[in-house]
Amino acid sequence: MPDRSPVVAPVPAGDPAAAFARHDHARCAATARDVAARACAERGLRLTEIRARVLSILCESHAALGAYDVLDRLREDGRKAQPPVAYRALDFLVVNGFAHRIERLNAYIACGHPGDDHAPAFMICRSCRRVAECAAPSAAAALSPQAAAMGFEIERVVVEAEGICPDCRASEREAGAGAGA
Amino acid sequence: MPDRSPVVAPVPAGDPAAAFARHDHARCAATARDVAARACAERGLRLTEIRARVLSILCESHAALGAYDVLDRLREDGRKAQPPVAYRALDFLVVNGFAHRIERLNAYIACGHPGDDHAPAFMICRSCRRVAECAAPSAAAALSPQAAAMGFEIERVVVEAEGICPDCRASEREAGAGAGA
DNA sequence: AGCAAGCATGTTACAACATAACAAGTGCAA
DNA sequence: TTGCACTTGTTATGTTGTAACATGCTTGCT
Repeated sequence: MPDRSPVVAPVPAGDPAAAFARHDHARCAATARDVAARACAERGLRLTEIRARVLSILCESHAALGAYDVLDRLREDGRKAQPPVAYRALDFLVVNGFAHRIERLNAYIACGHPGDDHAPAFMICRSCRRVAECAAPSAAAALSPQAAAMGFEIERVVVEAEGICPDCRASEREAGAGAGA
Repeated sequence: MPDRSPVVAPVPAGDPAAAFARHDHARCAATARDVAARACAERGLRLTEIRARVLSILCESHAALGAYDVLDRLREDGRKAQPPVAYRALDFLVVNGFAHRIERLNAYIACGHPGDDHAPAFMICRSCRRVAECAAPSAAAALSPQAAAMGFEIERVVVEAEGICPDCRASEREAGAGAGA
């Protein structure tokens, strides 16, 4: 298992590569919460205790968490929460741009660029479930001629790349080498 | 509700626009089955009765069907099928390129270009669940610089555009106009 | 203060999607 | 004719998601 401890910061938080590289994750998480708090204040949204807690749970790592993973964590806090509690909080965070749903995994991550108006693409490691959020400004543009030709009106584009992150690839290589030797 | 009867053929089958336009759907479906039968023969795969039936069910329309929808249809045939039967057949069709899974809907469609090696993108109507399959040759290319920069190895890219098809948009307009008047 | 409206949360119950595990049947080739 | 690989049958259960209604909290009005 590769070492993924968030110790030093060779990449700045907010960089897409942060998901797969060591970085100051405490700052990375704190930023997400601060931005959310500020945005809610500005936009008249209520970042309630549960919502803040769910965001903070998502911020604990760059791995995607299922709604029931989040629910388990809420229960570890001593709450007796039922599924709708987790789904409502996640829905609030997604709708307001503080988190993203990863369709491929039926799971959620904290947004890496909260506040920015962005068209994200995701790189999903099939082994560790960590997800990097990248810019995909061209996706909708690339499809719009075809959409226009058939009279289809695009409202949202999901771009999710599945593959293997550097750490897990290294692990697979080792395992393969070990088995082959 | 818009008229979607597959009567005439202003677009050739295989054209992405076929999903949302009137066309000779019988031919469209027959082509998919023929191509699958031929490909299976060539590649030593077995297009068994169940698999062929599931493909034919998917071919009945361009709307995405959930695994349980397919299962219900199998049961209407008189089979006493259980969920794994549907999932196995769907899995066979997807793995071998005769159908696609739509992640956004947890559902399946027949492939519009079986046999071709293709990088599909999908246009999903949020109202009628019909799905058009387009070419998205550039998606992986557009992401690969970012992937390379972070050492991520892309294996597959999912591109799904959600929106509203011409027929459903027309319906919404009517409904809106009716309510507004 | 009292109260009403709107939003958030608590809770029950269930719907929808998916797979593990093992048994039984089928077809093909050594 | 036996054994192997693959497909299908079947049971049971795991995972993800939501409808519906009760309760409680905040805010603003009078």
